[in-house]
Amino acid sequence: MRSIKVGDFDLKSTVECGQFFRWNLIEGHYYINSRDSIIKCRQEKDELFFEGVSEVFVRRFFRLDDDLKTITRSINKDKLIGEAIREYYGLRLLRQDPWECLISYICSAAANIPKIKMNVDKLSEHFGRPVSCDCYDSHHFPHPGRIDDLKKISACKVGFRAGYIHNANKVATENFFIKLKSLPYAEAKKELIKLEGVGEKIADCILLFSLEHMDAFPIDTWIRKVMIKHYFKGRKISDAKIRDFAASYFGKYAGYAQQYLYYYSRLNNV
DNA sequence: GCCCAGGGCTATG
DNA sequence: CATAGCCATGGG
Repeated sequence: MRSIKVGDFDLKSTVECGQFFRWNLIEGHYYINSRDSIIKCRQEKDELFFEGVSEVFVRRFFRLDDDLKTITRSINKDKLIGEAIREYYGLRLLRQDPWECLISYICSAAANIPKIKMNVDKLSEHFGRPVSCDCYDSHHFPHPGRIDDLKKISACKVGFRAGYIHNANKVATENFFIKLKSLPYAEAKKELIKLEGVGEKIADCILLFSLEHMDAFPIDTWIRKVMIKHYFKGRKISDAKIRDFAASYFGKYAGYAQQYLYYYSRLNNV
């Protein structure tokens, strides 16, 4: 197993904070599926051990190119976010595959994390190639265009999202993503929302977790609750106002703030 | 703005 | 153990 020195990085919170679904912790190692890759890895202090992929892949996937000191300093505006950063310092956004991210977050609509994980695993089992790493057997995530059988999609227990996935599989080609990557935030978001099953929240997740838009601020029920309670004195307020506030308050790394607040509020009941 | 979608989760019987 | 009610997001 190879290793690299990593500063300002915490593998556990990065993997487990809820941004990503295809991972398993087995005997102290994380097995992480992303598209056609499996990363087996573990962290000891400032050393990250890994195998299955190149060092370049590891650095890209875990966003080790982000200057986390600068980012956290820029979003550390108050006691609440300060505590979240202190508690989970080293949590980084992941650089996910946009196609896999899109399908995963279509599954996330009105669901919970265990269910989303089950859906994405089943889609991989039904449409992706089998692959093994040590004793860990899994399936690659199917390529765009391959999730093409509505009955089989339904067998993955995705419920009313089956049609959305089937449709996304037709529309979201590799070229679709090449074009998306060239667009600024607002335009990319508009294109994503044209897809059935993709509203503002899911579009923001895809933009933040796979398309480099670190100012995206996805608002789900947990974030809404914590934002209203701590920044709006408990008053009811629209998601648009919360987004505007987050953009001006946290700045261009608002998405990082969102992830710290999300994980912190879910685990600490704030 | 209200209801519905399908299935996993949680509390209760 | 079985069952009912809850959850969370987008579409109509």
